[in-house]
Amino acid sequence: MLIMDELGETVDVATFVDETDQRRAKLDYWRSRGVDPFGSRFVATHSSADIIEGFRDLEGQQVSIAGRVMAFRGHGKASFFDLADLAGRIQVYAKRDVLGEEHYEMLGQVDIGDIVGVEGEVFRTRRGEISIALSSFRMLSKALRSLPEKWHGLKDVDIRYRQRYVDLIVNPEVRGTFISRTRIVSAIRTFLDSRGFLEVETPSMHAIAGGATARPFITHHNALDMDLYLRIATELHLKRLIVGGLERVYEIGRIFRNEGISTRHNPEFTSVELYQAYADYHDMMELTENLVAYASQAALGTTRITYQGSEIDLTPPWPRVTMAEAVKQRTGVDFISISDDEAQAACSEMGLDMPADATRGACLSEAYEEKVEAGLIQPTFIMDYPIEVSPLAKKRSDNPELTYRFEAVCAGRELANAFSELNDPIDQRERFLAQVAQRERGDDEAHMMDDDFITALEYGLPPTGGMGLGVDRLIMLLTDSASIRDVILFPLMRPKE
RNA sequence: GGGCCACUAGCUCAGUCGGUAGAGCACCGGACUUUUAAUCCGGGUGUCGCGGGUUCGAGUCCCGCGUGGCUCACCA
Repeated sequence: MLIMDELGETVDVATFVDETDQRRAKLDYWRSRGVDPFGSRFVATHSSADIIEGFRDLEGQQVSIAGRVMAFRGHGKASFFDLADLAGRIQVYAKRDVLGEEHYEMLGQVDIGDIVGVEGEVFRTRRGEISIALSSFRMLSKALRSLPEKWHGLKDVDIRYRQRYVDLIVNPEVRGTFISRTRIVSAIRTFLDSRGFLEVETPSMHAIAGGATARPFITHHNALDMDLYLRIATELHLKRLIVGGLERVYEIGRIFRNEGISTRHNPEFTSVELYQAYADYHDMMELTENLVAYASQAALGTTRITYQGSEIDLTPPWPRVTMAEAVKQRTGVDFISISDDEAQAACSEMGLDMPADATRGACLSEAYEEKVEAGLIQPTFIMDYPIEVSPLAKKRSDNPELTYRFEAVCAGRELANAFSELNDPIDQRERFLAQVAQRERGDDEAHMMDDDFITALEYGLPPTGGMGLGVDRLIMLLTDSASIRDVILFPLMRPKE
């Protein structure tokens, strides 16, 4: 192909060996024909799916549609190309007789990856494919880089995560996952809104990082000359709002934890936390199983799913079992009825090293996490967590070593964590003090003292049920994604170079 | 942070025992008016992740580094 360069010299595009240079040279081709290769507004009358689904009514009608050219099949005086838009793909058929010599030649200069707007008549080809018989087209944006291969797509996970835009162009299942993500988050909102919850926003920058056991990110505010923590949970602010009388609140928010990265951990992730005044953890179980089932129905149309080869039935109600029972069933050890020393011995027999001062509650929790959790494939509520690992949950009235706390477990992992909230400010202060003592012993993930939160409790927190759920992990479950990075559009990556 | 693995053309991948860098798609040129992974003919476009070393000679062997994946530890 011959083009004119900036100096008015005629240059053969073929002299540019690099494809990006060839495509850059084509900018001059389009400009020389009075076409802006980075065009402007285009009004589409239909999407690809509109045309395919509405073919019966649209056959023979004129339509216009915009999208990215994903394949081009030239046949001399006629050619076919595939146009992709958000809804899918549609084939376009072009004939030189119809377009005219000049425009047909220009069409031949369209590359795979270019964004064009087309106008034409809906018809079905001899082979049965619903197509558009092109009457005119406009270059809307010239692609200077070539797309990954049409058949194998983009596989290199490094590029897929760093250049998600390319991943989204060429891997339709990736688009599907993120569309599901949006539907799931939207379903969570609809479900909670319909139950009278108010969606609220609380600060992401905290003077005290509380509400969870985790190492926070630290940042600095210049004008106030103070360090701040990025939040590790939304819990303590949301409970302040229950004190304030909002009664039912939730927040879908970004959480930041300065910890390891893995297939299940991204430094920033999304949680939904909700609090319901006058409710308890039994209400939270009912709410959790129905919320998850609702989200599954919204995204997949079913509550029976497959996750990484396992058939999982999310249909409520889910089994409820206490942690002590679950551990006893699996290991034969009844941690409730033995001494701290016996519990440590039992752990060490299971191959778990516990510190010499470990209580039976701490041992129970460890035995559960190491020996039981990974084996729980079907959704299950594990109830009554030991008080040592539950500094914000209300004590059981019949056993002060346990709390009204549960975790929902599915596919061997925690999906949600909930409790009857501790609303006794005196007890809460003692629990914080115990955490602060742990902190001073070097546990930098132990909770910090939050005096204002205690003050809030002193004004009176109604009996409240609260629940937190890892939104990314729910999405992983519902989209059958093995890695959290597959459900986060732009997962954290170390900068290249 | 530890262990294992990967990195070759824009993309997907070959590359034997250490001996001139390969294919398909994409791209360029040509043929082709209902194809659809279109087909046919011609063209290989490269800092073999980076830096050292061994060797007459390194994509290949050795050392270091980088990025990523999986996994263990920590966690949600």
